[in-house]
Amino acid sequence: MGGDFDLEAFLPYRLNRAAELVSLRFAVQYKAKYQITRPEWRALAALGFHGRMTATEIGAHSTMHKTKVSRAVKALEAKRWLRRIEDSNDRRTEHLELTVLGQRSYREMAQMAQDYERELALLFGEGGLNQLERGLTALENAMLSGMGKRRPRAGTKQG
Amino acid sequence: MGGDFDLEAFLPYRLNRAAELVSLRFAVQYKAKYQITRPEWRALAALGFHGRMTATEIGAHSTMHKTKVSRAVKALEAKRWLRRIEDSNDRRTEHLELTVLGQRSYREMAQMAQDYERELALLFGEGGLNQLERGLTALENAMLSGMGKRRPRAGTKQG
DNA sequence: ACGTAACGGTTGATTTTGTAACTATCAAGG
DNA sequence: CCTTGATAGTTACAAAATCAACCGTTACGT
Repeated sequence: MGGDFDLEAFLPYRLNRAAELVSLRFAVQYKAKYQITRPEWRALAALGFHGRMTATEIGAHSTMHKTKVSRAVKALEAKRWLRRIEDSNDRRTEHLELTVLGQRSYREMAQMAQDYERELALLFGEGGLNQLERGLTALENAMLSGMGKRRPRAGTKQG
Repeated sequence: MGGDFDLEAFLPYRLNRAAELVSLRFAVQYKAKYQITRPEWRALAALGFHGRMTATEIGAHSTMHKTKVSRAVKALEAKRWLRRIEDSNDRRTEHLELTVLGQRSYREMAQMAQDYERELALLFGEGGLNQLERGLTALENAMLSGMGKRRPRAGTKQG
């Protein structure tokens, strides 16, 4: 039908589908086990991996809208998984870092993530995985640097 | 910090980000021009590309939850871009097909999509694109066939 | 100092999405 | 036929996402 446009090959379509397939399976696991939402897992991961950072940084880095970050942080704080630390120079910003409890949860989930990754790796072979990763890298570089449009700054649209 | 888990390299994370980056830019275009949502575009594309199909088929094919499809179809119908056709054997199902108006819109958007694709292609070179596509193919095959868990049937979870 | 603008972050309202329950239909058995 | 179970699709309600306005603070020009 219509034209020579191939929907099945259309990149946005394929990427969305792939992202869903891959991340949904994982999300099910940690949701079941830790009762946390995706934004919470993301914030936790960012903090666990990078160490102390501000809410804005988390957002910029994990492409989350600032309100999402704000709520995720609040939830994690309620769980006593992170604490806020005031900045001595600027009283607007607050530095966030995981508590011991939070660190432990992070490690467990990181382990889960690694297991999942391994599962994926042997599921579609090193070859396919490497190709995919290189492709993603190429894409990221192109999109973030090259593209005509300015990239969103911290606290802007997410996705 | 914590363990040898590399968040930046974690596939679900990267794929989500990539999908967002790539499809958001495109979504902005058709939203601005045609006032339709992403599920609507997806349904339109599926119908335009494959011709007549049922709601369930659209969902299965484009990985959309059936309620999403239902609402998208309703919206497209309201725009007079598609019509429902009853099945003579089974009165539960309804076949959907684009009206002339819908077909025209589809063609225009398909053109837009192709332009965007070309833009992407030259942005990160044939090489990167091919790698990415091969990687995606590997992933799709692995996830859909190989995976231990039964794959979602029509009308199940989306993403 | 002072006014204006920008920033970090939070909150409430609106919109979108997913979940679950429902209607109507069909298929298979007994 | 009549029950049981599955299916296609819609709808009501709950959870989540986005949007817009806001507060307190800082930066800057004058």
